[in-house]
Amino acid sequence: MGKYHHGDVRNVLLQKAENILIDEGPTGLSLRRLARLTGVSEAAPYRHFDGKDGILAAVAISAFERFAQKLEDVAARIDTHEDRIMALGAAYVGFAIEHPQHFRLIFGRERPPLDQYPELRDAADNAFDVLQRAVTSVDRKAEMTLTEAATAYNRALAAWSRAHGIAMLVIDGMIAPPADLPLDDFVLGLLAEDLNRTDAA
Amino acid sequence: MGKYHHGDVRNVLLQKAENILIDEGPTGLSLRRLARLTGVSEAAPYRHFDGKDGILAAVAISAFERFAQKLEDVAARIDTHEDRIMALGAAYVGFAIEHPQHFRLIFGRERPPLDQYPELRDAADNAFDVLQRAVTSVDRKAEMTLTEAATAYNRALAAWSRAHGIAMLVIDGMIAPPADLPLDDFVLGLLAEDLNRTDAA
DNA sequence: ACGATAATGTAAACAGAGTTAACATAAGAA
DNA sequence: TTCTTATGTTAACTCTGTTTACATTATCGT
Repeated sequence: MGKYHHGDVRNVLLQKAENILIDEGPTGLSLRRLARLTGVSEAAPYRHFDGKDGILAAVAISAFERFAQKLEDVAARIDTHEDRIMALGAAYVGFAIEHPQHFRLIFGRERPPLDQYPELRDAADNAFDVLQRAVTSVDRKAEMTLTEAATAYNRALAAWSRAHGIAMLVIDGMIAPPADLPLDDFVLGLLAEDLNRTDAA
Repeated sequence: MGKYHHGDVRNVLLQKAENILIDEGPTGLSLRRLARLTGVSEAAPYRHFDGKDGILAAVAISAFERFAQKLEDVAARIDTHEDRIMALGAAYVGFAIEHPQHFRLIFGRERPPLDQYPELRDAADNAFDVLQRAVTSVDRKAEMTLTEAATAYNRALAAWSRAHGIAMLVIDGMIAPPADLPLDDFVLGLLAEDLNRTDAA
């Protein structure tokens, strides 16, 4: 009589997996433990996911979606190109700090190979498209010269790598945002800092 | 008769471990495989290292040392403060690209906990000291005002996070340095890019 | 030289992981 | 109903990290 089929195992597994992931990371997530914790046999997860990578891929997909969503939201309500780049950088770092494990899962080496999970690849592509679109949607793109376009691209790269570096160092505890300053201000300051400025006051 | 003691197992293990690490990463390194590969019993490594973390720590220490050495060399032969920051950034990224696995081991989550391996902590502290010294050894430090000092600090943070972001994104294959440009030029350009510039040509 | 002691090696075991195969049961379609 | 598919279970296989008990060798004080 034991309820052989108990409804929506897939979602429960996914939910619990995400929780474990959040406070222990991918290495701490064990399929067997997850199964026991869900009250299901240790082989059951394999009926719903393509092994461990399958579960990680599923979580990564939703992480990518939330990430893209946040970036899109921010980009949508900023008018000028320069401000948009800055705001995206801040949002990027903000996401990393709010959801460090998701951020790591998205960018780190534990992420399942994109070419084995088409939906994961799509989610990733979409997220980066959002970034790229927001960054290259200059206000008057048609009238840009080639060198202007190149500059815009460089700027996008610079902004991205800066945000990424800040995010990484912060979530790895290598640098700590000052407590007496809103996080966004800290990030915006770092993004905008001009290494060339001679500082002739 | 069977040569029970065959000399310097520790170094052989370390060497082979580093090789494996270089092309498979920390997850690909298995103590048992390492032992078999070295022609020694599967428990032997535990006589020379504090388990897997012990081996990773040992490799990480030498990685930190090489990293610090490279940074020191670069910093030593650059005169002005601004140039030094730039050159350090380029060297930072250069190291990451030349030794991606070492770089990841140094900064990533697979790194053994510093508080369990004092020598590792020392190596890490030393590397970051080198960075910090090189970056804060302004040419005329004594005459700096407080706000100037704060600016210098911000600049150091900005440079560090930029270099780190570029390094990460490149070794993770998210961005590819252009083939028609020396790597250093690419990095220097990204480091120096000013996001505020209005680009009124 | 000798004997105690530390260092280094071994085999064997334990627990836990990922994964698969063989089998059982429930749900749904024909 | 009956056939098929989806879902679940148990039991195995292989691999991992690690520890324990034991064996051998090197080293050092005497």
